[in-house]
Amino acid sequence: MSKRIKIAELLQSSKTGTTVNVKGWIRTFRNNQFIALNDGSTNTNIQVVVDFENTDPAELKRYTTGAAIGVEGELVSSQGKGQTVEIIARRIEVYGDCDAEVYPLQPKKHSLEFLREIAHLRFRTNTFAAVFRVRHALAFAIHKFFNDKGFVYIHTPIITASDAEGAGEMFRVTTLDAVKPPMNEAGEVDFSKDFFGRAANLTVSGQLEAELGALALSEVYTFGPTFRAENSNTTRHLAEFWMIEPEVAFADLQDNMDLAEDMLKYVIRYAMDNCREDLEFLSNRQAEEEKSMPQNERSEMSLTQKLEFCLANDFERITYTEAIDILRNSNPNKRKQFKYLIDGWGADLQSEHERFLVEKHFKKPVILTNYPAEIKAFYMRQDDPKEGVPGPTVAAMDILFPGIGEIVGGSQREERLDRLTAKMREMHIPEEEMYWYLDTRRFGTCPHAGYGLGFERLVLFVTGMTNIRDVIAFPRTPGNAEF
RNA sequence: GCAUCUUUAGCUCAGUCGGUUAGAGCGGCGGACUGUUAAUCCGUAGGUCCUAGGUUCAAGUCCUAGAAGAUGCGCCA
Repeated sequence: MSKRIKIAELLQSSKTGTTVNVKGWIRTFRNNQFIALNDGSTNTNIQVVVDFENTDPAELKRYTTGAAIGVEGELVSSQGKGQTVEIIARRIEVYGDCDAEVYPLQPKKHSLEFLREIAHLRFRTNTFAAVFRVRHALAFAIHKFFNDKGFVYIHTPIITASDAEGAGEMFRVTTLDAVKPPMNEAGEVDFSKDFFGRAANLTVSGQLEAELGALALSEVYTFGPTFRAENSNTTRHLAEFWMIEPEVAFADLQDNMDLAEDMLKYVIRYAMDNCREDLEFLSNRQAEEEKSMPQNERSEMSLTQKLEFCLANDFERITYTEAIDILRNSNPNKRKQFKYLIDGWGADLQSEHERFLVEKHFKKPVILTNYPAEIKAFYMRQDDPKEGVPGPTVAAMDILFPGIGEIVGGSQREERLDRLTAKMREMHIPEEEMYWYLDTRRFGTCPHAGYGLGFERLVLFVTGMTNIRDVIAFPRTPGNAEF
């Protein structure tokens, strides 16, 4: 028996006239004669031609949608249209039968909602196979990008006893009895009896630990799971998601923006170069999906055009203060079409405002910088006062993408100890618990900057999917942790 | 958490003004055909109309509550 060859490789390199061995899952069995076989290496099926006249009818009955088989036969040029080569089967072995009466996947279009309910089987569809191959390529490209630049990949802790990260509600990690936990004299749960001797949670960010690494290794990044116990019900939030957090010493806000823009363009380019077939499939899928939508809601560009456009143009970089000016003078604001009208400097931007800037005004990715200090985190570097800017700002930057909103959030960090501790006191962040973070400012502090990239949001953008639950294998959202 | 919408066969959906036995396509099953492309053609089975109440001579259809899902907003990546 010859060695198994993956279908993607076979379609690229194999010569007709040779004996080949493929293994995979049946997509359809047509005309009692033609098996469309898929092994996940590509969305293109290989056609297997069955000599039905010389095959036991009981065996033919086993060639159903979803069945796992191995095929040995000769690769020949196809007589039919629709494929250039096919395999004339000499031997077919059924590894796993698939009862067509109860198997949920049919050779037809299924809704994404239905497939989400059978997430354990949806890998077997063209759409999800393409999404997960692209997801893999993007993950690999991120490691390659940072590796090639000399960054050190840091594994920051998943479990943390720090609750000062301030990035959101946390999931508690405990081995205490949930029904009768030990209590202290004050009548509170006694976490000193817990596994870690103190209250512990799942991480909401690896940034603070990444900073510790950056102030010795110069350039580090994290890429790991992140947990937020927010009751968020949207197409772009997950309770468990993957985040990339680079942190760079001797870097300012400009360097930070340059790095983020370079990284995004690099990984999108990588996906375009390495997942051409899948992206074209997803591009067609999106176009097909939008046919049932009214004209004004359809994308102006196809998915692949959108990605090319994103690579060809610089991201628009403007300050918060400039953005407020644009929004204040915008038509929707003058005509009172915004739900929240812009009347002054200092308010946080609503998603309708971000969408206006990205999708209507600039029509490309936008980097917003120098937000009011009041609406941003304690660790962001305080800007010097500037002519024409009404209040104190920080060296923050958010990258906004069309259809996604905020994909990157970052800043230059406050490296000056006195400024940092003053801010922490102001925001009631306990200094004693953060001694290890403050030590970096006590001992050899330096300017540094970093950002967080939501990996699933990146995958959403590149695949053209619209719900974040469809770009992670087994989504965790409020009320749902199935599989 | 808030708002809006949806829930009818395994899947995708139709179901008029509240009125007889709730329909179609795909899928399944049986058969025909045998170079098909989500094959095609013929036949056939398949229903807790999301759940619980209510209005009515009569409810898939109207009302109330609940559940699940979708979308938008808030929180953010």
